Amino acid sequence: MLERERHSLILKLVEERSIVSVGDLLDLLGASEATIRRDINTLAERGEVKRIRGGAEAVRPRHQPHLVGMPFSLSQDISVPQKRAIARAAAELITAGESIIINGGTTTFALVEFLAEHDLDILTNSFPIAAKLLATSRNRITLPGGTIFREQNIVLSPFDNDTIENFWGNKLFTGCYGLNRFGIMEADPLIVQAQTKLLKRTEDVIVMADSSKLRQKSAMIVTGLERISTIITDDGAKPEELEVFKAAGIKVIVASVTEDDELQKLA
Amino acid sequence: MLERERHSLILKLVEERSIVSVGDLLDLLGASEATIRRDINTLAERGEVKRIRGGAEAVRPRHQPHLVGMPFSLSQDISVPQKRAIARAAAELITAGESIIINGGTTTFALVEFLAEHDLDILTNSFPIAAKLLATSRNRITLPGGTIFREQNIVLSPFDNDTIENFWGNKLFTGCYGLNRFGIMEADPLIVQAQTKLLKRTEDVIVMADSSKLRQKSAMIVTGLERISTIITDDGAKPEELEVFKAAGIKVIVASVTEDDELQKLA
DNA sequence: TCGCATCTGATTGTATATGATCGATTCGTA
DNA sequence: TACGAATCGATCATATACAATCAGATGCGA
Repeated sequence: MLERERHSLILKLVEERSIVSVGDLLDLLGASEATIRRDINTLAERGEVKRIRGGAEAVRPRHQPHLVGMPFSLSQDISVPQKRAIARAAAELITAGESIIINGGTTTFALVEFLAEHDLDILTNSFPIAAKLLATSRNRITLPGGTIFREQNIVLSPFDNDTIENFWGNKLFTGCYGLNRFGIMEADPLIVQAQTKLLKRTEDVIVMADSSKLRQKSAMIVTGLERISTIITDDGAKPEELEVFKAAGIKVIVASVTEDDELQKLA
Repeated sequence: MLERERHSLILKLVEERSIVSVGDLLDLLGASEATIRRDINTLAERGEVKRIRGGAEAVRPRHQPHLVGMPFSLSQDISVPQKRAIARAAAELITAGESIIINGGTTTFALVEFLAEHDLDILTNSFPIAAKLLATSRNRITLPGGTIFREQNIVLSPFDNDTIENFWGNKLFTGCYGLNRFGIMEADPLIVQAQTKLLKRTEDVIVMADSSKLRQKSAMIVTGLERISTIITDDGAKPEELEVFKAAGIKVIVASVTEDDELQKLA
C-alpha cells in the first residue's frame, strides 16, 4: 500500500470514527507500527488530524461517535479479496431467470461482476450497482424511486407508496455493518431505513459479511437472526464465531479467498 | 503495446481507483518500470494525473465515487451545437433553490452541463442525466421508481403508485420527437408514457426543440399546445414556423448558436 | 532498404521509506 | 508513590522508489 493510500485511509477513518487507535490501523493498513506512527505524525504536522496517545483524533470531534457507517468511497478499498470471494459464492446461489434484490454496499457491489452472464430481474437501491449492471450485463434492472443520497450512494424515498411495493424478489442480498447473535447491525439510520424496506420484499435473506463484520458492533439492529436464511463469510472467520448462526438454523457458507481474488486488486 | 494505449489505460485505472502504484501497472501493462515511470511523468506534466511516490493519483478528489460509463450513443451527436445553445437558454430560466423536472432525452441531457453550479431539487427519469448530475454537480437528485429501459435510457414504472406522486416541480424541461400545431409528438409509446407521468407533476412546461423538430411529425400526441408555456428552439427555425406557437400564447425563445457551441462537438 | 529519431528496458548510484530494536516516557493501577 | 504495561521517539539496517544514463529495439520517412 502506498503512503498516500494509507494517509487518505487514515483520514477517512478518523473522520468517521473521530478516533482511531494505532492498533486498529495496524490491522487495517497492514503496515508496521513505526510506519503508522510516522503517518499519523505527518498528518498531525499538516493539521489534518490531532495526535493523541495511542492513535489519532479528528480535528473536529464528532458528537456521535460510531453512529455512522463508512461512506461508500472509503470502504470500497477494504477487504477487497474477501469481498470478491464472498461475491463469487453468492452468485452461485442464483439461478437463471430469478428475480433478486441487491441492497447497496461495497460487498454487494462486488457481486455485480459475477452477474454479467445472467438473465435476471434485479431490484437494487444502489445507484453504482445499477450503473455497473447497466453497462456490463443484460439483466433487467429496477430502481426504487427516491432521492439519491450521495454519501451512501443509495436511492431512498421518504414516502411509503413506493414503486418497490410491486416487486417481489426470490432472494435479497445484503451486506451489513456488523453481524452477530443479535442479527444484522447497521450504523447509519439511512441504511437501516433502506434495508428495512427491502426486507419486506423477499423471504430469503442472504447476508454477505466478511469475517471482520463478525466482530463489529453498532447501536442499531436491522433484523434478528430469525429473518436470515444464509450467511456468506470468508475463511478468516473462526469456527466458534459461526456456531451461533448455525444454532439458529442459518446456512453458513465460508468462501475461500483464491489467488485470483488477491490479484483482483490490480485488475 | 503502444504508448498511447498505455497512457489511456493508466488514465482509466487512475480514474477507476483514484490511486495506482507502479507495481500494479507493471503487472497490468507488461512494460518495464522505467517506461511506466516515464508514462506517469508525462501524464503528470500534462496535468492528467498527479504524481505521487510509488504511483499516480487522480486529479479529481477521491470523494466522488466513479460511475461506470453509460451507453447513450443513439442520437447523441445529432445537432449538438443547436442542442447546446438551447440548453444554455433553458438553464437561464432556472433560479436557485428551485425544484425542476427533467425528462430524458439527448436535448435535455445537454442541459446538465449548465446545472453544475446550481442548487436545485431535480427529478429526472433519465438514468444518464442522473449519473452525470451526480458526478458533476451538488444538486439533490430524485429518481422515479421503475425498470430501466435500456434503449430509451429512462426509468419507468408500469404501476401507478409512483414515488414521483410526491414530487412537485416548478418547471418541466422536456425534449420531443416533433413539435407542431397539434402539440408535442413522440414516436415511442414508452416515452409517451414517461412524459405523461411527468406532465402531471408540474404546471410550467418548457419544450426544448431544435428547429428540425418543427418539421417532424409522428402518430402520437403527448399533449396539446395549451399545456406548453415556453418553447426554446434555435435560430434555424423560420419565423413563420413559430407563429402558430406565439398565437397560442406560448413564449418562444430562439437561442443563437455560438462559436463555443460549435467547438463543443470536438471536445 | 537504409538511416535517423524515438522509444524501451536494463543498470547504476542516490534518495527515501520501512520495519525492527531499544531505551525513555507516560499511563493506569494498586 | 511505586510498579508494570503500553506507547513513544530515535536509531539503524534493509527495502523500495527514484532519476540519469546508455545500449538495443522499434517505428518512420526518404
